[in-house]
Amino acid sequence: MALPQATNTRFQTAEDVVGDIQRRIENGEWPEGHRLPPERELAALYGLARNTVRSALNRMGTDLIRVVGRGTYVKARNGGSVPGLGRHMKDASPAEVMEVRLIIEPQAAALAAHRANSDDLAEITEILRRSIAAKGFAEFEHYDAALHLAVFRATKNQLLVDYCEAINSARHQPHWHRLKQKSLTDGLRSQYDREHSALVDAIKQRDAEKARRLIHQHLTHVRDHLLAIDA
Amino acid sequence: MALPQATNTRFQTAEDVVGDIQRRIENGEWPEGHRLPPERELAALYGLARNTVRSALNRMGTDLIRVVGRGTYVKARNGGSVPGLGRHMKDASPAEVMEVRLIIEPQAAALAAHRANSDDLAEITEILRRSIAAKGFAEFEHYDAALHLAVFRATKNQLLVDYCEAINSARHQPHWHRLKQKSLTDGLRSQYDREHSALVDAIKQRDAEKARRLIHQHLTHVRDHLLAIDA
DNA sequence: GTCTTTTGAGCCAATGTTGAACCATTGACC
DNA sequence: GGTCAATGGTTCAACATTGGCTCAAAAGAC
Repeated sequence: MALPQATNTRFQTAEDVVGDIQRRIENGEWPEGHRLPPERELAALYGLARNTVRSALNRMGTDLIRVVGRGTYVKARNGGSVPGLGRHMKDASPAEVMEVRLIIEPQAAALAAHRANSDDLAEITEILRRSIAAKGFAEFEHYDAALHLAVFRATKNQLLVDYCEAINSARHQPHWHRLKQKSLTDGLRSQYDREHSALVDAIKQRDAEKARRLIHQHLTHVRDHLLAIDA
Repeated sequence: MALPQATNTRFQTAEDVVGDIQRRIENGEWPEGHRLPPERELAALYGLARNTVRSALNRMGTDLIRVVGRGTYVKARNGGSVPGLGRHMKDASPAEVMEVRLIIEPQAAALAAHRANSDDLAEITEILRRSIAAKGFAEFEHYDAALHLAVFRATKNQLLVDYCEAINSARHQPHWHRLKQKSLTDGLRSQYDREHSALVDAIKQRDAEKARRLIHQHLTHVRDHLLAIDA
């Protein structure tokens, strides 16, 4: 994303730099394969000597690939290779993805409230039931994604469905998984359940405006908790 | 066609060029069998040495066919390698695409009004000027797409930029091309010019709400004219 | 006071970019 | 057929960028 690199915090030791770089990798700001700024640039950025930055980079060992004359790259964790659809999502940071979700999903929910037929409503209701009954993190994640997808399907716009699937593919990225796992406490889980239920009710009542508002609220909460962990 | 190509982004390495050429091929700007500009011309276009451009072309290996004395051609690709959002765009109906545009672009314009820096504004202004000065259908189309893309770039959200490129790829589909060509009368062309100008002004004034409203109006007009022809 | 870390500086080696020149092939034109 | 411009193929030396490395002095940490 070509960040302005706002490093307002103070960095004093190599350990600080290791932490900052790991954070940037974890939250997707520097995705796999990304080329880091040159050592000399990083040094200026952190306000430290180049040797200190080098020391930090060296400590990160296998997470980075360093090539003389070319630069330092974030090592691709094996497997990655999500095919096609998620290509863009894969490189996107959680902040970017949530921004796009907040743009699209409220409108999609409003459309769904207008266009959903009884089959759509039945499916959405069933998935909601299962997501509430879900035990454990992985199962909840699965039905959460399925619920949002079912809402998109009810819009009857295949392009929107494709978008939702692309977004869902981001959930399978390692750093996303870590973030969500960290942020999803029991209390939050039940809050999300309530928000999902309210959204489904609004769609059933054909109240597009209410659906729009509720999912916007919901995603705002998701974003805030995700990025709070991030910081 | 000899398009001016509007390479506003900065290219510094062979890797950048590889990415740009792959993008142009993927979004249909350079379809299968298309002849690329000569190496020396590409070099001037990207502002790089011919050797650097050659290095980029060589790295693309089987995607290109290079013949001494004739030129460089896009190789016909058997099978769908590298499917992306663009692939779905191509299969989508104009009605679906316009529905999604009406959802996303107003919000993107509002974001752009908030986040555009002076460089972004200068670029947007320049592209607007060229789009108004454009002679003929193809040139106008080119700058029209470039204008919308420049607005998305100003949001600083790479995911939104990717989305806009996917939309633009739809413009290179023969079906779309025919529709737009039929619908774009001289009167409509000047109306679009006015709407574009008003939008750019709103962004410059940092008036997010106005920008949102104006682009929504604009896209509504585009949709109505497009679908009137379609029907 | 001793030990570790950080600093600043310099030099080296690997890689990429540049600008230029010249060659080989193709196709259009006479 | 001969000529000529256009185009890709090749090579080369100079320069720029970037990580690898060393070393002595300064700054903290215990």
